[in-house]
Amino acid sequence: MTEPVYIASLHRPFNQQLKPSKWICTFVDTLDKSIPSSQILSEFYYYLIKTLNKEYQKELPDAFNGLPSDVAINSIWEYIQNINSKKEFLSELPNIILDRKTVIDKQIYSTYKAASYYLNLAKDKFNLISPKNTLTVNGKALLEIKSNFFRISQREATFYFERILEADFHLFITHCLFIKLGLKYNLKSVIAEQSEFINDYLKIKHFNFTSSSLSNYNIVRNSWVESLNVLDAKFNIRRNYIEIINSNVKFYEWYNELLLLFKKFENEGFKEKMAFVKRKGMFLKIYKQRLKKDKNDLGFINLHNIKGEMRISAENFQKFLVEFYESEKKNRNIYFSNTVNSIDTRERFYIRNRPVIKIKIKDK
DNA sequence: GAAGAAGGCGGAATCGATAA
DNA sequence: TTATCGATTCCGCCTTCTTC
Repeated sequence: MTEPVYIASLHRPFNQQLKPSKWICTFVDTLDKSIPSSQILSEFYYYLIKTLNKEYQKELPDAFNGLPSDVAINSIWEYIQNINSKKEFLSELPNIILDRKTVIDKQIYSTYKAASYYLNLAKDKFNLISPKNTLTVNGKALLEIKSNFFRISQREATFYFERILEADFHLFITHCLFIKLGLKYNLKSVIAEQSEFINDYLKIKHFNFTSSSLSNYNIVRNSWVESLNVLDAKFNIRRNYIEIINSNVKFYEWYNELLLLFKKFENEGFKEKMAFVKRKGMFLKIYKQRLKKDKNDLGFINLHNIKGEMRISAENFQKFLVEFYESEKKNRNIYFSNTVNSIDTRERFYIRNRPVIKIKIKDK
């Protein structure tokens, strides 16, 4: 297995939009000499406020999602106008960010942080700007593409797709594959399965899955998938993007390797697990229906009645029941009973070697 | 109107620039 | 080279919005 390529951290919401990384390139391109790292952020910040103020007057983006609001930009620009000097504003900036007492201070703090993430995306993640803060070959190539200020053109989509693959191939493609998997098995969320795949199959131990990191980062990946229109109606990667993968030896190799692992994951246990999840849903639904319908037996329902509606063999039902009890007992209170009101000679099921015929489930 | 999802936001942890 | 300190990055809480 190739060492997986992935971005270890993506911040929602500021990394959700790709376009700001182009704005930085435009900004760097306007400078006549290279700018030290200690100055680039505050200089870019000023440029960002000024530019967005101008652009928001012409047109508002389809969705802000990580872009500063027009309200915030308006008031910050007004504030700067009152100071009437860029130099003075920039020298005040560190104090504003440190103290942030007023509403405007907080707006500045928040938009400044946004600017910081845009710079980081362009520089550290996509390599559009060199460590010396000059445009890289990629950065220059991006500026060659003319497009709308907010929207991503088809050529830009191709460009960004390539940058994403270079920086985040394994987790980005994995995310696409799991979106499809979720659709295939009609799952609400695939985050737990995806975590398992990343951990056990890709051997990426970076994420501590008790935290919400991966799901947060996936929100960012998801908005990239959407803004670049990567998936078709059936949630397969579109042909033009597959062609990009196929035309690059490295991507092609990684893709096929990843597909193999993914298939393996799906076939090893996943399908079985999904079958169990489906049965569990059915079992609980029937239990609850019976609870309303049947004569009250202190919440106990005869297992044979549930089994009958589930249309499942006695052998499979027995197997399911054991798995249900063992995996669910930490989530719910599950009680069994072997006593019935009238004589019931039907066979018993066995839980931990005890014969049972009725079940009672209480949510914790 | 409750539950769940989405999004905004504050601030702590960490990183890295600077100066000695 | 290393210590310091402020800037940057990351985490996840909490409010707001959406859906049932």
